[in-house]
Amino acid sequence: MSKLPSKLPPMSAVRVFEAAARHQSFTRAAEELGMTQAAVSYQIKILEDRVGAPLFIRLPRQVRLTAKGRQLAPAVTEAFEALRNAFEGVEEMVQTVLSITTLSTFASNWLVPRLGRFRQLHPNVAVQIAVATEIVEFTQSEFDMGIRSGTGDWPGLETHVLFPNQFIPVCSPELLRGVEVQEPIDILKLPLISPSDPWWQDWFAAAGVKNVDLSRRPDNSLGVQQFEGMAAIAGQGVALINPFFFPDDLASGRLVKPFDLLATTDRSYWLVYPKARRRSAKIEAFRDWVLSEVAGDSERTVAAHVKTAT
Amino acid sequence: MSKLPSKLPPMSAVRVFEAAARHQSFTRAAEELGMTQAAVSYQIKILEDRVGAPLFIRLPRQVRLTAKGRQLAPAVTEAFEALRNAFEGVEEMVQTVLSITTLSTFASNWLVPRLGRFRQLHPNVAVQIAVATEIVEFTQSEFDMGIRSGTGDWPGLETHVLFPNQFIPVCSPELLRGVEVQEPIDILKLPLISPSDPWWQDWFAAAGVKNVDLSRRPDNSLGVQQFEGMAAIAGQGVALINPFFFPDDLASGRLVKPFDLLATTDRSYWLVYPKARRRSAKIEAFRDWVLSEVAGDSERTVAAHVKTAT
DNA sequence: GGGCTGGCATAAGGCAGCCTTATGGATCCC
DNA sequence: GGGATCCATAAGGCTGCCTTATGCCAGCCC
Repeated sequence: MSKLPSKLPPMSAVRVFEAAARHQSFTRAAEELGMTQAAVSYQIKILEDRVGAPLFIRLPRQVRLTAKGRQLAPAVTEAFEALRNAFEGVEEMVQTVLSITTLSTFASNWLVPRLGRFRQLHPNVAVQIAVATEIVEFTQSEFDMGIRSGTGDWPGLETHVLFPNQFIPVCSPELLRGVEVQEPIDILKLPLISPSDPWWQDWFAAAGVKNVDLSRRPDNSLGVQQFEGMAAIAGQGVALINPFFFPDDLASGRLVKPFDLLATTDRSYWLVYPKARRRSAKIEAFRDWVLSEVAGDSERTVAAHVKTAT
Repeated sequence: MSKLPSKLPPMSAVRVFEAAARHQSFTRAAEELGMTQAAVSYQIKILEDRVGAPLFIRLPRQVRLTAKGRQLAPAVTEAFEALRNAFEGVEEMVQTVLSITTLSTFASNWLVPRLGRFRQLHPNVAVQIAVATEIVEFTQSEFDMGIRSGTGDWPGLETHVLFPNQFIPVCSPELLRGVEVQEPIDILKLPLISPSDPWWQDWFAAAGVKNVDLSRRPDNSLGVQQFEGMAAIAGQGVALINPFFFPDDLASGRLVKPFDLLATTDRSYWLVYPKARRRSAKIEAFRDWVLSEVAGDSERTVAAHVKTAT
C-alpha cells in the first residue's frame, strides 16, 4: 500500500497509443510508425489490459477515445514531445560539436592556427579543444578524437599518422653571431633551453658526438615545445624542436638550424578516435581535413628541401 | 532535410537510461526495473549507438553521465514523471470510478435508494449512474457494468440474474373504497394507468380472463414503471408494476394488491459486465454487493409471504 | 440492393530482440 | 592480498512483437 512508483506500462505500447490518439485512427498511426494496423491494434489492447480499462471505443470505421483515453492522451503526447525535443537537442549536439583532446604544442603551433580553414569548410561543426599532457582514455572521457604522440599501437582506436616526432636544434640567428659553430659539438658553446631533455642525447648521438654530459647545465626546462621555441626565438638559447611546429619561424628566419640533422624517434603524432565511431560525419570531416593539411605540410616541406638543395 | 520528427529511440532503452541516470548506477537501475545489470548495460549501449555518442563514462566501480547524458537526463526524467502521473491518474480513476448503465425504474426504485450502503462499504468507489432506455453495447460505450432486462443470453458478458420481470396490479387503498373488486375482471371497473401496456393482457390471461379489450381506454401511459407506481399511489388508477420496485409502498400499505396473482414473464433483470473485466476489484465489489442486496430482498419477500399466510 | 471500400479484430506463425546466466577485468577496501 | 563491488561481454534461450491473412461490420455508390 506504500507509494510504489506504479510500474509504467510497456513504453512501446504507450508510444503506439500516443500516435493512435493523435490520429484518432489505428491505420494512420500504423502508417506513421511504419508498422501494420494489426500491430497497432495489438499494442493498444496490451495497454488497455495493462491499464484495466478500454482507451478507445470501437465504432464502425473509426475509433474514439474513452474518457480515460482522453485523460491520458494529452499528457502522453506532451511527454513524448519533450522526449523528442531532448533527443533532437542531443543529436544536434552530437552532430555539430566535435571535442578533441590534443597535446599542448600541437594545439598551439599546428591545430589552432589552421582551425579557421576547417570552420570555413564545415561551418556547422564546432570544434572544442582540450589540452592534456597525458594520454586520455576514450573510455573514460567524452572526447570524440584525440591527438597523441606514440607508436600508434592503441587497440580499439582508428589511427592516422600525422608526422614524425623528430627534433632539430634551432636558435635565433643573433645567438650565432660571433660564435663559431662548425661541428655539432660546437652547439655546446651555446646555452641550451632544456638540457635535461633526453632527446638531446639522441641528437648528439645521431651527430656522432658521444658521452655528452649536460647534467651540470642550468635547467631552464619549459616542458612545452611551444615555449621552448619561443625562448629560442627570443635568443635565450638553443632549443630542440620539431620543425613541423615552427614552419613559419623557420621559413622567415626567426629560427635557424645550425645543422640540418634531424634526430628521429620511433614515435609520431597521431590522430586517433574510437573505431566504433569512425562512421560519424563530423569525425570523418575532421579526419579528412587534418590529413589534407598534413599532406599540404609535406608538400611545403618538400618544396623547402628542394629550395635548400638548389 | 525537412523537419522529420526524428524517430525516437526505442522507448524501453530510454526507460532504462532514465533509471540509470537517476541512480548513477547500472546495478541499482537494474534493481529498480527488476532486471539484471547485464540487461541495463545492454540497453544503455543500444541507446548510445542510437544517439551516436556515449551517455555514460565508465569509471572504475561507477558510471558518470557525459555532457550529452546530462543534457538528456533531466528532460527524460521529467517526461517519465509526467507519464507516471498520467497513468497513475487514470489507474486511480479506473479503480475508483464505477460507471453503470441502468434502466430507469431500476435506478430510481432499487439502486439509488440502496447506494448509500454501498458507499459505506466501499467509500473509495464512486458510482456513476447513467439511465438508458435501450440496451447499451459495452463495446461501443465505456460503462463498467450494466443493468438489463432480458433473457440473459448476451455473449461475452458475465450475467447475474437479480429478480424476475413480473407484474402485479396495484393501486391506492382509496381507489378500492366503494368499489366491489372480487374477481380479477373487476379490475376493469377501475381506471388503468397504462392500458396499452401489453403485460395487462398477460396478467388477465394468467387470471383466466380472456379477450379483454383495453384498446378503447384512455392511454395515460407513462412509460416508466416508477411514474406509474407514483400515479397509482396518488390514486389515479391501477398500475401494473413489479413488486420488487415498490417494497416500501407495499409494506406500508400506500399500495395494495387487489389480487395476489403475479404475471410472470420469461425476462428478468440482470447485472452484466464484460467477461474480460470480471477480475476488476471495483466490479467484484459492486457485483457482490448487488447480489447480497438481492438476497436480502428475497428474504424479506419470504418473510412478507409468511406474514401474509398467517 | 448488391458489390465495394474502409476500418478494426483476430488467429497463426516466425523471427528478432531482449533478458539471463556466466565469466572476466578492474578497482577499492579491509 | 583476498574479497567485494561494479561494469562489459559472450552465449543462448525464450517471449514478445510484428506480419500476413482473413473476417466482420457498416457505410457508400451505382
